[in-house]
Amino acid sequence: MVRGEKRSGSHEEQLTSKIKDDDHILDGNLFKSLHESSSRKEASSSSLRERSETDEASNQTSANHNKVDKDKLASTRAEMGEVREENKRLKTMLSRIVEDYRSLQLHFHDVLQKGQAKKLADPSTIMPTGIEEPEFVSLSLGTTTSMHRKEDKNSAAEGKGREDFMSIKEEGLSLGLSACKDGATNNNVKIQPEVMTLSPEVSSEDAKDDAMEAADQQWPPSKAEKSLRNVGTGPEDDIGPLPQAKKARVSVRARCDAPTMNDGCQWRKYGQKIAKGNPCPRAYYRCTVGAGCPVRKQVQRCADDMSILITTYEGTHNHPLSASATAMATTTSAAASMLTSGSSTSLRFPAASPAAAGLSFGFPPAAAHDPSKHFFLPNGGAASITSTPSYPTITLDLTSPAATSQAFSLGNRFSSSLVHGGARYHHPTSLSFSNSGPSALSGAAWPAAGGAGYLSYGSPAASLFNGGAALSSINGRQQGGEFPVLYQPQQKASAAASGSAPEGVLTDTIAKVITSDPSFQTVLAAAITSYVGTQGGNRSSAGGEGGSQLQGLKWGQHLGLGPSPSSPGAACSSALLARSSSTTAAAVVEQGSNGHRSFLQPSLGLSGSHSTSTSPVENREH
DNA sequence: CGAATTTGACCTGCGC
DNA sequence: GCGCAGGTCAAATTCG
Repeated sequence: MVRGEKRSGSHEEQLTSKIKDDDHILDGNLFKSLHESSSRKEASSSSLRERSETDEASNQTSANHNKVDKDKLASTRAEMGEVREENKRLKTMLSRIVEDYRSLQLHFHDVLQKGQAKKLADPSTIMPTGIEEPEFVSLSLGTTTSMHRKEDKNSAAEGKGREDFMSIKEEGLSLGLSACKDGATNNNVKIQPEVMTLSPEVSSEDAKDDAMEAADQQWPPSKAEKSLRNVGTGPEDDIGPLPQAKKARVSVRARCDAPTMNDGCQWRKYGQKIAKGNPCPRAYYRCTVGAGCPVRKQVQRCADDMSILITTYEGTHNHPLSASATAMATTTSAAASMLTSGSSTSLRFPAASPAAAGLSFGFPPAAAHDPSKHFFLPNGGAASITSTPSYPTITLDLTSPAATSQAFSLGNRFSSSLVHGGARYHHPTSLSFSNSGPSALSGAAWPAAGGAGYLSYGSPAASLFNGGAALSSINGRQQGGEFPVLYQPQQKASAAASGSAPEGVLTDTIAKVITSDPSFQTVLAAAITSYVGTQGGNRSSAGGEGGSQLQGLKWGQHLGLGPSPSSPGAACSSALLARSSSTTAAAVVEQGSNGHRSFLQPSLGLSGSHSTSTSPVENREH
């Protein structure tokens, strides 16, 4: 705990520093604006003087000169005034963010403390390996217990007063998150009823899920299931008919003309099927980076919009990942963790509202009553989390046009640009993950997870909280951002297209969304910790890392980690990034240029590929 | 020729 | 029990 507080403190310092930097940016902007205004003023004066001489030469009256001069001055002053107001507004926003952050942090600390106390008293929270990992939260996917939900329900009434909501609407940033406060940290209480929808039909199977946990960690699921089924004749029969392993899945919807998203991993296609309701075939890929890597993914074009590529990841990598691959892996893992922590819960990341292009993240209480178990906020979202009873699935919907346009409207401030619908996305200021080796990832962030077999489900948070780490330079180095034409007629073309795409183009995007905003990360950290902390207690992640809620702090510690050398661009990422609000973006940018980065081991092994199953021709990846 | 992809067959779960 | 759908396997094919 003490350690966690230290980390938290460090995190705070980082955030504060970051905010200061941001403030500097603001000041810098103001200064720049003033300077420009001043320059213009001088220029105007100079021009006036010259003109005055000419006028004198022409014997014109000085009155006219003075009038013009005054007009110029007035105009300049007005400009300065506007700049000042803008600066004031931004500062106000910053102060609000800081305030919210501190509030959340206190909240978070409280949660952590209680969670720790609970953990010490509850042996079940001890890692299966028998080793307590107070610093790590086990973000096991697809694992929840009925007890969790029961308590969730019981605590429904209490939940209302526990919401932490951070929103910055004025500038388009809306970071809303309903986080559990007291009970949240309780190992048995993870979800606030009004915050997340509980799935009745699934709750009865929670116990089974726990039993299936081991199987869930194994791939392929079918084999695990087989194994379990075979064991069914033994004493384990008490568990009863085991339901289909509810392996968490992370589905990413994004407009991507490339056959598949390049997520930095190597994939081998092992099958293709025509799924019902979608003329586009669904391709099945298996990660080939590591021998026996259980991670698989499904790629399919959206039936409604062929430009939308739906990539579903499942499983955990059992090997180190490249930075670009880690970006996706951690991000999706985080999302998956959030989802699975609530099992059948459906979450919705409200998209930026028309007025606010910021990234919203909230769990509306009202949604809890939605039988569909889907949260659909008025604003509609770019990132949403949905799930099905059989497969908890989190869907990161990056296709929202509004989100994109809005994001960029705000992103203008940072010179963001996007050729929507085109073959190329260019974002000079977008942030991306650097290509630094995976070693760095496992190193600092996950010392215990290093090497193969690192914690799989713990890292999700990593991606969330090491924001800076995931951020890379904003100096327009991302020449990438190219999205090859959809549906390559030839395999070669497809491969070529894939190859042309910069690494982590889209994958980075997703990660950025979550990682770009410290506040957002903080909120997520609290939420995830609250939701999953307990689950992780008695679950052994694939990597054997376990966790405690303290991990949240650890993750949070990575929030403002710096920048990175840049990495190939992220096309879709830009939109996401932009959504995080201009102010935040500024901070991020600042960080990116000065900070340092550190990656955390990915939890849910996700990665991408180049080829797509939707295309008649499958291309080989890498 | 080795590696990756394609594709039909097969397996399994689920609903009726 | 049957049919459907999702998912996987593996022989055949293709590509570099």
